[in-house]
Amino acid sequence: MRIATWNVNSIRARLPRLQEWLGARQPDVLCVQETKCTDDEFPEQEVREMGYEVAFHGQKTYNGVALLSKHPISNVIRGFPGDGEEARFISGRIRDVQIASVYVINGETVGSEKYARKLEWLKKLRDHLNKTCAADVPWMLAGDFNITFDDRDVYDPAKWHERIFCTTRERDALKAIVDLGCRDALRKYHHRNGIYTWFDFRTGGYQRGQGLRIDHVLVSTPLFKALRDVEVDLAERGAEKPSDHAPVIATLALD
DNA sequence: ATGGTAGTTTGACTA
Repeated sequence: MRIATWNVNSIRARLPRLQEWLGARQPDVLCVQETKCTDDEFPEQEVREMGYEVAFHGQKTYNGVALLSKHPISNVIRGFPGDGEEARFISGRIRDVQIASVYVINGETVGSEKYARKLEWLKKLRDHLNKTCAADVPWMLAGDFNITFDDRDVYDPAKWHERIFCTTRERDALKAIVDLGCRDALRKYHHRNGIYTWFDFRTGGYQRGQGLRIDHVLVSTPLFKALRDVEVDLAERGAEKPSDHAPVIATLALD
């Protein structure tokens, strides 16, 4: 089973790219972030026509998350207590794995009100996972965490030292989630620096090779041994009218 | 140096 995550930066603006990408890559599951539409505006028909079941949790203009799956989705959870009523979390059970699509608050700048909210939100997410992740059900978190794990995920660590996405407090909050009992899937296979999932439009980051790895697939410990491969689809980031994020695809060997 | 682009929405916000 192949599970992907992709911050599409508006599912309506990205629909042509999404259709082409799903057709070409055919993942079993796609966790989507930044759909940027209310549930009644979600292009549900178009997604179903690609052969996918869908569960979404959206709002006007900002945020919005969804699960696309070739297999049935059950036990759907939209949001969690203390999430600030923003549409940033949805999870569902697919082939006996509870899979979440997560869009962590950006945080703007260190010390801002949004930065404080980001850290609070991450605590609430941890609380939610601690309560809902049953020991006997394998689980995964996939999404845009807006946090780098370490300086290998940063194109210029000196420039980004203790800046947003790279602060010790953000990284500790991410580690606290990992400590619930999961692992960073990509690092099972790839240990080098320079693997990025996001490139800033404004600075022409992609063309300059200046990116960050802030999109992650976290796999619960019992499921980690079933992991077979993880890849970042950089070609998609280089396409016409791309999102600013590249998709990440994880392959699992389930029974 | 506080820029630069993109999306939503049509002025200003979020990223």
